[in-house]
Amino acid sequence: MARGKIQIKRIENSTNRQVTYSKRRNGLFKKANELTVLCDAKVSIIMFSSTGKLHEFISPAATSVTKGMLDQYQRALGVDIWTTHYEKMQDHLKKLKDINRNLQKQIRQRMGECLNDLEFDQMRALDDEMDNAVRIIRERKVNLLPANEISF
Amino acid sequence: MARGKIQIKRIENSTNRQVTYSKRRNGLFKKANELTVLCDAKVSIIMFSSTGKLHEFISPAATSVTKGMLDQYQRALGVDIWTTHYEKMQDHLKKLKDINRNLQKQIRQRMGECLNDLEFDQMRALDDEMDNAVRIIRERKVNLLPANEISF
DNA sequence: AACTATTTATAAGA
DNA sequence: TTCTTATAAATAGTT
Repeated sequence: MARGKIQIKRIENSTNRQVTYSKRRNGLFKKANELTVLCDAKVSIIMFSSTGKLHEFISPAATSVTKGMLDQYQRALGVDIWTTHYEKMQDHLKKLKDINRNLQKQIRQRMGECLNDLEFDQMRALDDEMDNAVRIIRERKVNLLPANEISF
Repeated sequence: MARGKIQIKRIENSTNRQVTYSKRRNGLFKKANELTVLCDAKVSIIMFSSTGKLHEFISPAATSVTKGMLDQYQRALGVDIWTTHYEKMQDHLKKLKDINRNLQKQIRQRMGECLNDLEFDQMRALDDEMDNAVRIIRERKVNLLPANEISF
C-alpha cells in the first residue's frame, strides 16, 4: 500500500512475512482500539503468527477480560457450553458425593460403627436385617465348603 | 480520516456511532483477512457493538473454527481451562461412580445378596465381621431400651 | 527502527 | 444502507 501495490497472497520470504506481520498487527490493534473508543464497542482479537506465536488485543472498554468476552460470545451463540456443562457436572458430582457419603455410613453401621444417631426402631430393623443376612451368608458359606473339609 | 481529522473519543450521536461502527468493522475485517493471507496467520476477532450485537471474523486460513482457536489460545496461555477442568471432572465422576458401585455391592453382600462372586475365605471374613457387628448392634439396642420396657 | 512515496481507509456529505 | 471524494492514515520498499 505504499511504494507499490502488493498482491494479497502469502509472502514467501520468511523475513518479509515476519516484518509485515508485525507492522500490520500493530495497525490492526490500533484500528481495533479506535473502534473500541469511537463506537463504545468491545473487541477481542486473538491471533497466531505462522510461527505459532500468540498475540491478542482486548478492548480496554470491555468491562471484563477475555473469559468474559468468550462467555458473552457463547451466550450470543446460544451455546453456553461451558456454563451449562460445567454446572451440570458439578450437580452430578455433588449428588454422587452425597450418595457415597450415605453409603459409607450405612456400611459403617452394618459394621457396628456410627450407631449413635440411630433411633431404637432403626436399630432394631438393622439388627433384624443383619440377623437375616448372617443366616443367609452362613448357609452359603457352608454350601461353599469343599466336600472333604470340615470347618467350624 | 478523511474530510477532516477526528478525535479518537466516543461518538455521542448514536446514528453516527452506528455508521462508523459498521464502516470500521468492515475495514478491520478486511485488514484481518489481508494479514491472514499475507502472513499465513490465524486471526479471530470477536466484537460486540454498543447495542450488544455480535460480529466475528475467523480467518479462513485457520484450520479450525473458533472453538479450535480458543483452545489454542488457552493452550498458549497455559491455562487450558476447559479441557483440563472438564477432563478432571470426568475423571472425578468416573471414580465416584466406581466407588459408588463398589459400596452398593458391599451393602448388598451385607444384606445377603450378590454372594455369588465371593470366595470362601471372603465369605468367612464377612460372616465373622457381621457376627461381630450384630453383637455390637444388639448390645447398643439393649442399652437404648427405655428402662420401663421389656423387649425381645 | 526510520523514512517516504503511494496506496488504502474513511469522514462527511449526498 | 450505499456511493462519492477529499483527506487522513497505513504501509511497502528502502535505508
